[in-house]
Amino acid sequence: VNNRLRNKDGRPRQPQTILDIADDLHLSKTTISRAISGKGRIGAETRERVLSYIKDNEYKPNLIAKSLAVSKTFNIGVSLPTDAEMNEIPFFQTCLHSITETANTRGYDVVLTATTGQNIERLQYLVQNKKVDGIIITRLHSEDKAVAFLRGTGMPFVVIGTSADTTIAQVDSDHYLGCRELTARLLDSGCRHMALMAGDPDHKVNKDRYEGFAAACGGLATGAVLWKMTDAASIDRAMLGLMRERPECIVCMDDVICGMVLSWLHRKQLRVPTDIGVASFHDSAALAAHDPPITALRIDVPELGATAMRVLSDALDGKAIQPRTRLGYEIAIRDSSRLNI
Amino acid sequence: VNNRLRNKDGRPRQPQTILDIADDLHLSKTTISRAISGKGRIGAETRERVLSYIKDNEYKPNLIAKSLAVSKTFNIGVSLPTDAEMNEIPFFQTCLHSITETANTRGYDVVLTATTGQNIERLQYLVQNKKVDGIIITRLHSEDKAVAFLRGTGMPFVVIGTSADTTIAQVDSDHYLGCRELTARLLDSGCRHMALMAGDPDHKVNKDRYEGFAAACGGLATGAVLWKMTDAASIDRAMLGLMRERPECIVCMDDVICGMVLSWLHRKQLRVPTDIGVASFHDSAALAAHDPPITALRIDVPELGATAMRVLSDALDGKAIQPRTRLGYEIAIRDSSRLNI
DNA sequence: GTGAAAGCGCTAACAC
DNA sequence: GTGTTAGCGCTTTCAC
Repeated sequence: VNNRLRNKDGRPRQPQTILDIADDLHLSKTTISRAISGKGRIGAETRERVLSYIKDNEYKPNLIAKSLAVSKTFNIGVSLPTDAEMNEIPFFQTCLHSITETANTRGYDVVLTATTGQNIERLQYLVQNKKVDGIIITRLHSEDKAVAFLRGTGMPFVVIGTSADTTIAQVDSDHYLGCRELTARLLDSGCRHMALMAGDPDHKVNKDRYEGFAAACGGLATGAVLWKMTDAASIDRAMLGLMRERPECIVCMDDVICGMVLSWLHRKQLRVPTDIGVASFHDSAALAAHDPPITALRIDVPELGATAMRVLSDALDGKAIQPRTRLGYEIAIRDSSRLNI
Repeated sequence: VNNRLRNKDGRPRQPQTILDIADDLHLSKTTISRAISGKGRIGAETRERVLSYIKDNEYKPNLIAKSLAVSKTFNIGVSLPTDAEMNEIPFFQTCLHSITETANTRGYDVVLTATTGQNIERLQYLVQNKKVDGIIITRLHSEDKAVAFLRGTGMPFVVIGTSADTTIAQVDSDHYLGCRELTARLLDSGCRHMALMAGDPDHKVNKDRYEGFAAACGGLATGAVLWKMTDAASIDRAMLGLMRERPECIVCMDDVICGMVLSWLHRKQLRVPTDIGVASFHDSAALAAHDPPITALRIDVPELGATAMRVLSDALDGKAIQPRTRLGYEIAIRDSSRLNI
């Protein structure tokens, strides 16, 4: 019985380092390291001895030391927007959770970095001071500073979003196609005058959605597109003017905008879809549970996050990766856009 | 002009380590370290020279190396629930953001750990393998495994929630008082028969809310409290039976439940507050924007997160901390509970 | 005021 | 198959 493993009061003690184990087992640090990692030549029997010792004594390796030795942090940074309205969007939260889960199964932890507007200070800190092995960006701006920065660093990163530049690893649902198809189907179903309640044009995804909408509309009067409808006040202001043009259907760019539009219509005693049709380019539980249920474009958000993480992890493993992954979408035509019922 | 700072092609190069700087400036590593940290004796002039050199050459310290040397990771782990319904609750997202911001200003980064139910595997990993300096728990169970685990480790942690055990650092809004007061005010305003749509009784916060409600009600028939109303199906099932008892007001334990209850009432063509009053023990933007606006208990969620992080940071600095911090609440009586209008 | 050297806990040549 | 040794990049005694 070795005393290294007993405290002065006789209680068993956890070995703190591989050296403790080595001493106890009369082996060298190297052998312990090999037993743990499975790399390098080591006798099967020795290996078993070490492993069972580790199990019995609940040794846990110090990851910081390992990080320093192998120049790898086993952390990936996830950049999340923090603009006020973002907290109401379940998208980022859902995305974050699936990224985290996938990261964990691949041996990484997720370090958060909030990016307000285009302020990427903390992201730079994480990268420059080597706190992470890779980055996932969850929102893309038109001229994205984070992307421009990461480019210059050599740090692997993948964006959740669509960029024309296919040298940057990206995964996204095809917003352009999805929005074009949803819009086309609304047109087909007899919706002639459509209005688009759009978000911040500086966000790439909103531009993509707009392009899809515009493509389906053909020669649409641009007046029917209202940008920057990101808060209740803007929407209240815009809706009055908009209603004078008697649109048959209002398409909202995301579920938050849609919620606010529905609330406005409700206050004005306007009924959906009897008085006006409503659809959204992004679905959430609230929209489906609404009365009437809202027609919307569905995407598999958890899959989006998981895929981004898988691509990043593959890139970190030196595997060849597909630079652009397009995920599917699903169009859910629901009562809110059935004008003739 | 020293060649250490030029690549073969003559481009300037960033010094990678303090040794690079030391060599260039003909000083020792120690001196560079002291100039950066400000600790230890060092000449003011030398200090300036090093600092301006660092600025000019954009040297960034390797934090992993520092971590190993000082046995501090500058990371704090935040445990977030991942149960399906949680993604719809902005609470955790808002909380997380304010924790992250505060952490960053104090020199820490946030490492995420998802906790599904009471599965704390990854949390244990973070703690045992020394990837974090402290932990914040954002939800408390009645018999919380995370708390039980952390206790035994000596790792500093603070919970967002209320525990009777004041040896654990905790910050929370006073749910008991808030819910009692809101309930009392509803009773005062003439609401006689009340029903409580409650969440998972295993979550400490729900128990606290229940206690407050019950205290205000005095000898309330327990039949009017419906637990585990966490999904639309349960609510649909429960509401039919509940309505037969003709409650005058339905109090919901959180905004997700409230949303589902409102949706049910709407589908059944029941009007709020004409046919029935509604109130919620937790406020969110959606509830205030609802038509009619929903009476609710408001708490300052960002402040909650920020406080938790501040307490943890103080504890890590060895400062004496207040074991229990109670944040205020605000009662917003809105139209949804004005029965006589 | 400055520097040499040991050490944080691990990995990875390289020797035996 | 196992051990020796030299790092990873920083901090921190302890001399000078």
